[in-house]
Amino acid sequence: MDKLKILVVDDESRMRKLVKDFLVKNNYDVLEAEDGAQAVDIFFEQNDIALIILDVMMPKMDGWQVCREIRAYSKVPIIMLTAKADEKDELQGFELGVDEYISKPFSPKILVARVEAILRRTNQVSADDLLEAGGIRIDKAAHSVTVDGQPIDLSYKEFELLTYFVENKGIALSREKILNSVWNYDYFGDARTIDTHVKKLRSKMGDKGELIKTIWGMGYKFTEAE
Amino acid sequence: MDKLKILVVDDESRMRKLVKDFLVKNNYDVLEAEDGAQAVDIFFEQNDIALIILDVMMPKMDGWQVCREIRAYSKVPIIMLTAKADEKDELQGFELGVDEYISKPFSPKILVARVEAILRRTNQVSADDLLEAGGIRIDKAAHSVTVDGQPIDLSYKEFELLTYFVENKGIALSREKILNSVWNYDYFGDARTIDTHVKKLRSKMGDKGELIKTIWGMGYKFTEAE
DNA sequence: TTGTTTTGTCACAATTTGAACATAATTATA
DNA sequence: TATAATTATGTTCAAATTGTGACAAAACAA
Repeated sequence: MDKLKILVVDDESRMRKLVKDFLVKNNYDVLEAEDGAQAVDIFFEQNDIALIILDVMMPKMDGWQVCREIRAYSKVPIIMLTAKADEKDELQGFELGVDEYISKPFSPKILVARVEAILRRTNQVSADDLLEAGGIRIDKAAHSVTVDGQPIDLSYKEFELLTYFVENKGIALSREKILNSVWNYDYFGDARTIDTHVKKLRSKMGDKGELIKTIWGMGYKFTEAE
Repeated sequence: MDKLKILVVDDESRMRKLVKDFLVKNNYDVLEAEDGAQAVDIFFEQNDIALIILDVMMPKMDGWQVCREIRAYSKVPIIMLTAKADEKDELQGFELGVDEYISKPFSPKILVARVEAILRRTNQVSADDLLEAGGIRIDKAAHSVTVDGQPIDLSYKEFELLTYFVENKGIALSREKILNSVWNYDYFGDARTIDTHVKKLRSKMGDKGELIKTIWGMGYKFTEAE
């Protein structure tokens, strides 16, 4: 599975390195920019930046300006770093669409926690169509699935079905619902077909096959745990 | 569009009033709770709370506990208020699924800005079909039931029956009514069948089985408490 | 075309459930 | 208290539902 890309923008290389090191440890791909112009360039060159960490105080183009330029075209999550917690700044930031606001000095742990929180929240809207639940990772764009890091081969229908399950994790799904969503509306075949596909999915998923629960008299349910 | 409901939980009434006033000015509907237990009660009674603002320091049940209990069943956005910016607290909060973290003293403007930011992000909050009464929680979407937090396995009919009871809590239900609602109306079997299902339900519910009262010569009644 | 993979159908086995019934326990009432 | 009415409980068995393997049909690739 590809790592999520985070763009770190700060004029101080020491700060960039600090942030980068922590993010890399946490399995992110980190790109650096040392000023606003470069940040904007990189962001639009790469089109799969998952999140931007942006210092407010920078020469040439400051953080607000960068934010404005990017917000004009993208809803990518932005975290602002500022020297001191100044309320006015913070308000301005929210108006510009800043997602989070962290004042220096901050602990890297806090930073990583917030990054994760934001990425979790914007999961559905993130550029990459990534789904994760209970060790199952689905990349809708790549049409690939891994179970506990191990890639598994799924047919088209199996992939669709699993995706539907994971997108509706924790929800009991009747066979009728499944047919209407995963199969076309004009499909009037046997609902038991689902059973067969569930069987195959379960076997291909190994241990994790048990995450697809049978709801007797009703249908199926994907659960994240147990 | 109705106003969005925000639940404010704080033991200090002055603080509640302060927050409430600002939110009301910004066109929110505000509910108040003065302790954790009350907060949880209100949250599960109302099933359309859009966001919760939660003080960490409270007598009886503290903010973390409230957060945990609510997170077990809902992804409603939660903002935590804390007296001082303590890093450990903050980390714990993110792990628990706290969406935002504001340290006192804060300006009401900041609070409102963050509330708006979160609500914008979590636009599509899916209201799960949650029912609660006397420690019994029913998630109709997930087709699952917990008793005092412990999940229990129910068969299809048992689930239907319990749901019917809880939806009609406090109301005496004749066997005839129960048959007509939980069974199909074309069912003309033995009404004693209900007894068998009630028996099973009671035993699976443990102590809480006593919440299903027998109304002699008439039928059954589910009561929230003794 | 042929051969391979995917998808859908079917039959039968395995499992779960629901209803019925007999009997014990409880409650109401004479 | 004795008796009848009603409910609780344990057990059994048939029916409904799901799991599984085999195989046909369809889609796809070489």
